[in-house]
Amino acid sequence: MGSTSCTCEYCQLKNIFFAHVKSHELDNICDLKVERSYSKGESIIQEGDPITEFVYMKKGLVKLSKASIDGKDQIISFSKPFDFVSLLSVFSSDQYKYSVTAIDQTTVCILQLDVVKKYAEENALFAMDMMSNISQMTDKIIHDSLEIKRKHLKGRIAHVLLYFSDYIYKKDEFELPISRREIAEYIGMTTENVIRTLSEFRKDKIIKIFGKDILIADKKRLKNISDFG
Amino acid sequence: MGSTSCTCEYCQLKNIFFAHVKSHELDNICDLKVERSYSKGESIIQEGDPITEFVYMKKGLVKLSKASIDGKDQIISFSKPFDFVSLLSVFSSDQYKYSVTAIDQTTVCILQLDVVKKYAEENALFAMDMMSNISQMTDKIIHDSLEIKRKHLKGRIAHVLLYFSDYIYKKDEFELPISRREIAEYIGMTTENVIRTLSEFRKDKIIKIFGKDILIADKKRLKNISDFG
DNA sequence: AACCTGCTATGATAATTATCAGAGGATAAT
DNA sequence: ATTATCCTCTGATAATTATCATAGCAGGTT
Repeated sequence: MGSTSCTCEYCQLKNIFFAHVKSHELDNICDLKVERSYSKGESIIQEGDPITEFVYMKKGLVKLSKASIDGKDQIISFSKPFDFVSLLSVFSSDQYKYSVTAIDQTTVCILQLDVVKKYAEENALFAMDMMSNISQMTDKIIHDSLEIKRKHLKGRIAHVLLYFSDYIYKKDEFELPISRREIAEYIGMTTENVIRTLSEFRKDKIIKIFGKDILIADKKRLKNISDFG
Repeated sequence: MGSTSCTCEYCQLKNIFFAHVKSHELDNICDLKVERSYSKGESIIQEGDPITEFVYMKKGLVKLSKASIDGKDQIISFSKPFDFVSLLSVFSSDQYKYSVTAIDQTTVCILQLDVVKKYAEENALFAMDMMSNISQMTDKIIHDSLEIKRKHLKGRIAHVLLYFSDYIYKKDEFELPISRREIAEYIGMTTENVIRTLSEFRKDKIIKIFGKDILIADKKRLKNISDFG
């Protein structure tokens, strides 16, 4: 049973998300799934879109954002592989409350929402897995949001740099996937002040900057600024 | 079947949360549930507590808060009846990541977590109901957090006043359930500036203040400040 | 080439917000 | 009754952050 062309059984996500879906059900899911790729800057989900699909990330990096009443964008968070970018709205609304945009070459897998809901209704362990995923995702968003809120501009910039260094790239040298303006949209400050603070860090030899390439030279100090600055 | 002393079948929460739990199961749940009352200021859940119980609100008002690294408290959100104050951490961690404190006379119902998890595992529709609840709760937290982040101090104070007026009390005159310091902890400003801004609103005849009693005199203007201030 | 547009950058200045200091009132504790 | 603590309130000043203006540079377009 099941088509031999299904590659889901080799997908890394299988054991994380589909741990409690039976093998023959997985074949079924596999036949129904669609894989899509997006290059940097492309829109994956638009705020207000009806939620008819269930989207999860296989590869790449995206931002979740929301337009505010005055037309400006606010970035809610970033998602990397194994995150389920639909989850935030999918069980509370019939349309997306935020947009999802690729900020790096990104591959997602897509299932029809009614298929996923049917599985969840029939398979409580699968539903529990989803709950755990939602919960972890929102825990992170709320935690980061509180951290950013209590910090001054310098601490916020330090926080963002450490976020990409420690959480996303796990390297001290990386290419910033977002512009200074987007950093500003994430931490709630002006673009000019983001640029200025990065320049200060450079002058203080805490980081090195070559355009979008960042090298963290003094992580201890950056951590200190993030915690108490 | 089921004890006649069970009052759950008359509980308002029944249809919201237990819509998909069968009647005889409800009797079982009823026998296992414990009801507890807290007066204003009393701690219901302490950050770091192991999660062994599942708590939902029957009556009253609570705040969810978190201690930051520098010892100060940050308020995450407020919860009123029909909110499930455990939900935020319960499926992603084995200990609470935040504290819950009564800010008004509050009654909660408590079930052992393993009982709830067992029901969720056996009854996917019940699990789906919980997912929907988690989702709605976090949607609100994230939405409010973004709103607050993009506003200046005056807009933030206006936001809080409208929050209590429109969402919690549904009246233009109400008693603030929290201190100025707690407002500050919620919107990320200093206590002095919260007091100062409230005084300004009073001088501008937007609100009337008698200690903790607030009367919104010019809602239109307050709304305008909240949206664009 | 000439023209946009968006991103990065810096300085000067204005606006916002925090900090520090002091004071009165209410409430609880001894 | 007195002390202590917490909350509210105001003013003065310092620090932080936003706004405005300007400019160089890269990429895309006509």
